[in-house]
Amino acid sequence: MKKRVTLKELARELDVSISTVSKALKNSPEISQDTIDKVKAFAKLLKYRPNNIALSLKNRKTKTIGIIIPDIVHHFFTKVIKGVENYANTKGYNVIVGLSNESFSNEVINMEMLANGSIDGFIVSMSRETMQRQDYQHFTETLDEDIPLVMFDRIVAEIPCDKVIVDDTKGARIAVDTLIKKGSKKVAIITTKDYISVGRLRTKGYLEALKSNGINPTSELILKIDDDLLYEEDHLGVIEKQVREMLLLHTDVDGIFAVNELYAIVAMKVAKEMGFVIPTDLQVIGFTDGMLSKHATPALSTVSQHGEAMGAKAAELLIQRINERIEDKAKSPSKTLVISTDLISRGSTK
Amino acid sequence: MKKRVTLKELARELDVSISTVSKALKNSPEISQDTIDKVKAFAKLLKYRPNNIALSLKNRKTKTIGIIIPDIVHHFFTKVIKGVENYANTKGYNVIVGLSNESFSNEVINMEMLANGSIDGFIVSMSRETMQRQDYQHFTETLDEDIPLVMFDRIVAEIPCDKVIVDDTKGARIAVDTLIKKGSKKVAIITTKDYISVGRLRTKGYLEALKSNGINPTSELILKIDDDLLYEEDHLGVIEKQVREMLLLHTDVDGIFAVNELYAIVAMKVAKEMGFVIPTDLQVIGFTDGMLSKHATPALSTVSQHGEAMGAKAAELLIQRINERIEDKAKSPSKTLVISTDLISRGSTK
DNA sequence: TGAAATTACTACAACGTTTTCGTGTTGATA
DNA sequence: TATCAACACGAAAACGTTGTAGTAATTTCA
Repeated sequence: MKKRVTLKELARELDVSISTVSKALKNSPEISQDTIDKVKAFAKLLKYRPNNIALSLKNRKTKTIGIIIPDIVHHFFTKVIKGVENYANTKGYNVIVGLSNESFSNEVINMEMLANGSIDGFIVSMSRETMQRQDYQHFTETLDEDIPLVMFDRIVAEIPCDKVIVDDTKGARIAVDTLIKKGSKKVAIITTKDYISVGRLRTKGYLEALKSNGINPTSELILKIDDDLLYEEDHLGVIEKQVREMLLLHTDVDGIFAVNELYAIVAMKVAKEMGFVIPTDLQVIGFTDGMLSKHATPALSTVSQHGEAMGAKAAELLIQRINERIEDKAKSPSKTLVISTDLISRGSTK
Repeated sequence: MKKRVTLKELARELDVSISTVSKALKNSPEISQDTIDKVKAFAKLLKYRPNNIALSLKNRKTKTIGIIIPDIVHHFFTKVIKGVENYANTKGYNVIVGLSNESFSNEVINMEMLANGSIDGFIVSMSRETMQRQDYQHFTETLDEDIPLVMFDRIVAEIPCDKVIVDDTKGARIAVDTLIKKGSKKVAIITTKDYISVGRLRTKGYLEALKSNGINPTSELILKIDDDLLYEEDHLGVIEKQVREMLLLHTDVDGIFAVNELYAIVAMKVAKEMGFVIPTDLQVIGFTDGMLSKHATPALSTVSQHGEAMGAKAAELLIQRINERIEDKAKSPSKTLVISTDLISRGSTK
């Protein structure tokens, strides 16, 4: 119905040139106060608002950043998005979200769609499939095209870009150490296959904690769940079964550390069904502080990743890079920011 | 480092005009096969990819849609986003997410930021504050500017736009009816204040179900929680307290219907602490099928809203409108799509 | 009083595309 | 041998801005 009003129309109606209108709206000293007032009044009347796309084209920057994540139905990632959004907004940036659904090709397609000038930079957490394939061409290409990129959580060392992570190893170590300090003698871990970097690192932390407490790890207590199953409805049972078998075999397990909240919740559920009393017989600590942890019975002690802080930091780093690029400054070397974790003690530990 | 390669550069290097390059890449019959091949080969070599922003400016459409929601750390909304994203992607659209954080001004600012040509249309679920104020100017302005708008879940009748909702009343009615059919004699409801449309409608369904079963409603069994508290950590206790008081006063309550999953979880928790056995003594049904419901003990029976389907439908409607506008067709009257709910029976009901 | 400086504008190019409308070569036709 | 298509390409405008480089008209100053 109504067409957007442009500078051209304002100019025509006011009988001045387009440049004059543009400058008047920007309070240019080249323009008389009289004209400025007139133009502004008229612009307001017609509800003029500059076309963002034209500006983007002119300035060669879009003031939007793209965030690519494996899954949005996931408390941690949504916290990160929230952090990104909030920080980005304060800097006048918009956020465009791409979902890879844990698929390599989706990730690539999504990034390609956005790398065509739609965004000024990327914030990415890799899909599971990308980690398995170890094919990072789309990232290096992005970097080659001089599009700033910040990776978070699921990162890989060989890509020379800024990164934001939590100290997974340390977080896990503290969690397991706490378990032991609180009396657990035999601590099991429920983790992912090793190609998931965070799973691997958290397992490392588990092993370190055992070692420093003079305990020898037992492979039977290290459950590596195939992460393909995570959050897939039908396969929850598979996890349950594995946990049950472990608990049946080792009835004296009195501590479980799980590398994410779902595993922890499932473990608690199975244990309770088997007659374990939590935290008396068995203490449990998870990773990621989500809704599930908070509302489980008993409430789950977890290692909090501070997703929102991670998002905000990632956005901050990215926007710094973007400005750096615009000002054509010498590039500073890439940073890796480590967000410290917190152990939140709740009912599942003594 | 590397600058994006443009048509102009290809043209210069190949010693032909920009037009020729453009046409060649589009297989225009005006261009000889020879030239087409040459241009394409060279374009591929230099990794030419058209600048989206320039295209947007030219075509006056951005192929991106904006979704404005009150909160992203919320299972339902994240499901909706997922639905929107997936559908939009199949149509070549990108999705830009704006968070209002339940605040009116954030909602307005976000929409204004995007209405400057950045997006082709909006998908919106109102913030709580907007519902309280009943100030819908930003929506009508958007519509006036001929920017398509689709509202979902938290809608308001007086805005003439497409809408996607679930039949809250019916969903609630069926839930409560089920409770009664399964033996509950005295059913309470935990709901929100009335300005939240969905809360009001679900309460209505509750009342209808009671009536059709010949039960007179008791105001003491209708707990209207101030929705400001929802998902605010510190205030969970307040909800608990209210539920506890009600259960103390009416020890013969044997059914609870909650208008969201959090209320339901909290109610279950309190009831269990007070010695109720679920579902034997007390059956519980929630609304919204999220993680919490699935992993509660016992698993919570809920009314599923099919968020992903809602999102997909909203996107479909929106894209239809966008195309309608482009083709300058006569506008069809605005539709309201009702997605039917499903009652998912789990452990919290008999 | 004439040159220089100031004022208040306007024209134009540019950002990267697409598309319409030329236009200069061919080769075929009358 | 004119005439006319057909062919293969180029020039230019347009999308909505901004910023640089003019340019008239007026004012200032020596």
